[in-house]
Amino acid sequence: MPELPEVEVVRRGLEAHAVGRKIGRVEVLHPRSVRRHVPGAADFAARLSGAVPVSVRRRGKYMWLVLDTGDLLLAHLGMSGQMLVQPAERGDEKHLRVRLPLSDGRELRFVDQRTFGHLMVDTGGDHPDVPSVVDHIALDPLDPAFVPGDLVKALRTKRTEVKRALLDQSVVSGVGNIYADEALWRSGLHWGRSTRGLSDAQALGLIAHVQDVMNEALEVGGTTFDGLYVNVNGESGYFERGLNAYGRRDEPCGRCGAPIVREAFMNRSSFSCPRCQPAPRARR
DNA sequence: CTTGCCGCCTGAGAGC
DNA sequence: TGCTCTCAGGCGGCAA
Repeated sequence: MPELPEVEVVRRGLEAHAVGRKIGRVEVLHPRSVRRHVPGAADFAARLSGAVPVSVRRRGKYMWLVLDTGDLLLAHLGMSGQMLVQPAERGDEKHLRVRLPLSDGRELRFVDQRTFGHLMVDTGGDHPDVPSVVDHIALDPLDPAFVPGDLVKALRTKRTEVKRALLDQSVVSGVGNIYADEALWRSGLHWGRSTRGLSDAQALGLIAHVQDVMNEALEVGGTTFDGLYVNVNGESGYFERGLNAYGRRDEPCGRCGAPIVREAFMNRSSFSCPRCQPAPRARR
């Protein structure tokens, strides 16, 4: 599934292949994919027709095209979303949801099997180039403006478990279940540790590990971009090799050899090493 | 105000 | 073989 590094790969692909191409007559093939565009699918299509993307930006797992009309085309891939640039004559994908013809004879296609993702046209909120619905999303750890000390302070204000805080997009954005587990494994911290119980060194170390694992994933994720189309496939490359905890239930910890355990958390899975990441004595 | 849980979706894979 | 069940999980919305 697409995570921050995969979204960044897509952003770069759109920058290379969508910027400067005028958008033609947009077709919404599944209304759920534009459900957050409150005025409806017809308005969505009308506002994009004739617009030209001038840049592509990203915060966390949200990305958006800045259009010459002043509008912003926001995309979130959810669990299974893809943004493809395909020749117009190529057959439709099974789960094609939105078609955006481009002036160079190709099409920007939003493909999304499970429809957790969405597209919408928005305008700037606090900043003219940042969609208003993204205003509440915190900076991500790869943003040049990201300050680790600020995140330490934000963690301090939370009264919850450290993994829950990492997954809270209003605290820090772009961290999903996989990178949270990986950063916690590298830090030797159990997901259930209290945010308030962490020392400054532990919190700063955790943040550095989040940055490291995302940067390493981004390097590998670069291979998912292929030639003339934007290939979004979060399951390729990095997932095969780089993971130390996520999905490795019963496999030996790469540090100490103890079997990785899977625990239910927030209706999903958390993977950790029971020896390197001891559970807190009393959960609160 | 805060924290925490539910439901939305489809397909893969396991079990019977 | 074909059915049912479980799992994957980001995030808006809402309950406590």
